[in-house]
Amino acid sequence: MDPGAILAANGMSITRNRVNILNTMKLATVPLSGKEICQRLREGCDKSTVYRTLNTLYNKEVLQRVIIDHEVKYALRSGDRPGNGHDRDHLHFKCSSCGKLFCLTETEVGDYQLPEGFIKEENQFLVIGKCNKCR
Amino acid sequence: MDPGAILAANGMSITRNRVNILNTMKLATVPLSGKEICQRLREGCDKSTVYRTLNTLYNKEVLQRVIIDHEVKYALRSGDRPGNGHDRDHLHFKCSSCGKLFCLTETEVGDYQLPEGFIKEENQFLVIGKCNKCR
DNA sequence: TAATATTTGCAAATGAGTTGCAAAAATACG
DNA sequence: CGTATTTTTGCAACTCATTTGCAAATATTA
Ligand SMILES: [Zn+2]
Ligand SMILES: [Zn+2]
Ligand SMILES: [Zn+2]
Ligand SMILES: [Zn+2]
Repeated sequence: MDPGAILAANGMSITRNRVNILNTMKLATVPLSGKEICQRLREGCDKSTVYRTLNTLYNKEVLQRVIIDHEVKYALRSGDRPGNGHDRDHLHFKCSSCGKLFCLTETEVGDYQLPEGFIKEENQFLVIGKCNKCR
Repeated sequence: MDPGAILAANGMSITRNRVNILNTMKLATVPLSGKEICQRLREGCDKSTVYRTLNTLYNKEVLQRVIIDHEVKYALRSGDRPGNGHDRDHLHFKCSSCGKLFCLTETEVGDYQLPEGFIKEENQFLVIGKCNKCR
């Protein structure tokens, strides 16, 4: 789905900033922070606009929030390319040497049983370690 | 191990603030943020001292850092009571209604296989959902 | 105890994220 | 199309957790 269609489908005005932000998200292979999105937007955009847009898209369930270490990041819920969508609660890996982030979409984490009466809504699973370049 | 011994074993001066902070950690059943620790210290202690102490103890591997949502929290690596130690990569649960945090030390999460060449150092596994009081 | 080294409190700085508000842009409508 | 109405934007100022410089206070050493 192209940015214009996503915005229209969610009753949001189609603006240049929003289209640029969505295009940036579509190109990303890992979740991005507000700051990282600001940096990637060639055509300048105020950070308040970026954060407001991310919040709105998150509330409309277009974006997923992913917490990496203690940074808040965002990813499209449905991506066009593998590793681009974040529909499933997949595992993330952050390298403690180079800081690079990886979406481990192929890695299966076994299921677990919560205590009686607890209901899972979302997994926030992050593995910290050394990536294949840094080990 | 008592606070004095922990400090001595790590070549740190034994001060009233540090002893108070370690005692607070020993009493905690869940990881605490710098702010929460400040609030629990009856005998006032400047926040800069609290954060400096937490960092030092983390670097000495006395404390473990646990990220809950996007808050940085700390817990003793080895506790005296069940649920008090954080040696194992146990699962944490945060209730999306009441905000309460739980250490699910009994809950086993299945193992997983990282891609070739990746080495795990630490799991940061958090489940968001409804606790048994709020569901 | 005096000398030296470490820790502390304070106040000021940082940095991500948020907010109020008036100007600018988008949408609705005749 | 224009024009009226609604929404979005940039800016500057703010918040809030955490960090920092520094001189004074405290702990360790000898
Ligand atoms: Zn690496
Ligand atoms: Zn991912
Ligand atoms: Zn609850
Ligand atoms: Zn725990």
